[in-house]
Amino acid sequence: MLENPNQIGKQPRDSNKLLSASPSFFLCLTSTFPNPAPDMAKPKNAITPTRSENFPEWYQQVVRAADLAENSETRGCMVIKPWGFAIWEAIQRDLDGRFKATGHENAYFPLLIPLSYLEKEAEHAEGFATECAVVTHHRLEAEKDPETGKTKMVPTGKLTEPYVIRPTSETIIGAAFSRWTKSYRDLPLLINQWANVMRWEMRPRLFLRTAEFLWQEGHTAHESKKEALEETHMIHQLYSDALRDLLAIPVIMGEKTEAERFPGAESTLTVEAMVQDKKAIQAGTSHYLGQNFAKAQNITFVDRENKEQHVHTTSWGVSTRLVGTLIMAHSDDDGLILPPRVAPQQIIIIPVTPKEESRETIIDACQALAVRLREQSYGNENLRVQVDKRDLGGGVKKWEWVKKGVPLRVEIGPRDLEEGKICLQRRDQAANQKTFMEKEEFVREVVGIIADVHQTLLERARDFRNENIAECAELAVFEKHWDETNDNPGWLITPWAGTRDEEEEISKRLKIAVRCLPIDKQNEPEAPCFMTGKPTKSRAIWGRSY
RNA sequence: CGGGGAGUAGCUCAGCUUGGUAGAGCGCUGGUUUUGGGAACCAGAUGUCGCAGGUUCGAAUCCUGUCUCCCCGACCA
Repeated sequence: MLENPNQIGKQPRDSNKLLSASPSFFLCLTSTFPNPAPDMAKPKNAITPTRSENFPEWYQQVVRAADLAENSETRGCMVIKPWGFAIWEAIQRDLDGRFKATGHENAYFPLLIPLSYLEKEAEHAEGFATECAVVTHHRLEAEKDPETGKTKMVPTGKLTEPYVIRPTSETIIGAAFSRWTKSYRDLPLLINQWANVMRWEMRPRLFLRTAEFLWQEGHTAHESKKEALEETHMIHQLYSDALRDLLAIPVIMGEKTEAERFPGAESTLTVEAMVQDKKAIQAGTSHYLGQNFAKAQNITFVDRENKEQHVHTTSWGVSTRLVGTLIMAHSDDDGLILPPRVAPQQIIIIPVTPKEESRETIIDACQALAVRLREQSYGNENLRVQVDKRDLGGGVKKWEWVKKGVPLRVEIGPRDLEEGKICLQRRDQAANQKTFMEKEEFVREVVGIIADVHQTLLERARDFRNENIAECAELAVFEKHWDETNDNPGWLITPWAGTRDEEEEISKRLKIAVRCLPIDKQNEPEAPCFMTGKPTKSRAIWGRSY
């Protein structure tokens, strides 16, 4: 059996290419040997193509093999399937806890934003103008086509003011804030909402950039710049911690340059992750909005000296893009690898039942083991354990769970049962690697083993990233690094003192951008900027990105 | 939004150039045999050929429009 059956089908076409000079010869060949490669070995890997063969295609195949999501009939929008949604739910549970622990409250604001709200902050409006879906009508009328007899629904009831489907909610939340803040005693106002937003992206990709996506957006208002900045830094750290502890993704914490900032923000903090094709992903952001939105929307309060002031606001968010990030950060050529904290199932127990007479005993033993494992907890949640009792071949089940990325697979067969052992397979190790353990020992050690899977993924990702960041001090070296001959370049870190114009010039020319100014590298020994030669203590990280 | 490719069974695709009423493999269902492994054999089900028009006696095939997906680019908190 072949995981990717089209390999057989592709065989003759590939030969055809080789023999392209003589199509008739090819026809003759195939009719004589209808199956030119009958001994096709099963693929070494569950996913075709591999990461090195074609990374974007590999990504899509992983998403499909793991049954995470699929494209829908709505342009640019995906259907998130149960296995994929459970990952998002795990991310939500964790982050929601962290937000509440730091004093934030959840609320919900409308999906539709009056067009005039978006116009209030000019820079913000411009930033999102090209990707807004607009609602212009509020009813449909049935019209029968006199020829075909088919009923068509025609929009009528034109709205006097159109609504925009929120691409982000600063403006409508700001409008609420302006009603809610009267006195310094109302501050800080710390609000989060879990919501969907819509950005009419030109080039959608499952999880990474879809037209509609799920996210959380925090919005806060403060008395002073200092307090608001503290909030953005606190959230910045919170995101970094969550990515490390939940998704096993190491990030670089940094600040965006002016050119890369959120439209309307005074400063934008980012956590940047590197995935396995060495591209960067902005995995989370935290913005200090200054008084820009407060002034545009009249969000004021009376301060401790009885003077009316504008609040200082922040906004911050992470989205379902995190799911795409974790797929690309950890998965291998056998499919998804899930960090245990977000795995919908952390342990799959597969009963091995070659003999009918011992079948029931083995299944009972598996279920008894599952019950004992579920009593234990990891990351403040009980272990998620499932016994796969389906009447399918053992190999089929095994590979399904490999592709779905379950951290641990446990098998119990008649021999194991007799010896009081289990067979353990870890998703962070090769698919055929097995470890036999005393069952009691496994029950004792399981939480440690799971934690070790997490740690292995984190270290692997960190090593990969560190190996693919190079220091660069010269423009010539920099230019060479990004030219066509280097088709998969890693990140560069450079001394940087360029202006916005200088940054835009080099970005355009070399198709490269500053990912961030890493916050722990803004006070380095003075060195000449690689582009302008001006002495600087600042460093910038450059890379291609999603 | 520009360039390229593609939409035919659940999946991967063949058929289209030279119009004649739809195929393969895998998957699925049933049966038999297997089984520490991504099984073998037998039998079976599944498609208004992306959608809408047009040309034609006849369209998966030709023409026009449209929608969607993929790749590259521009764009992207």
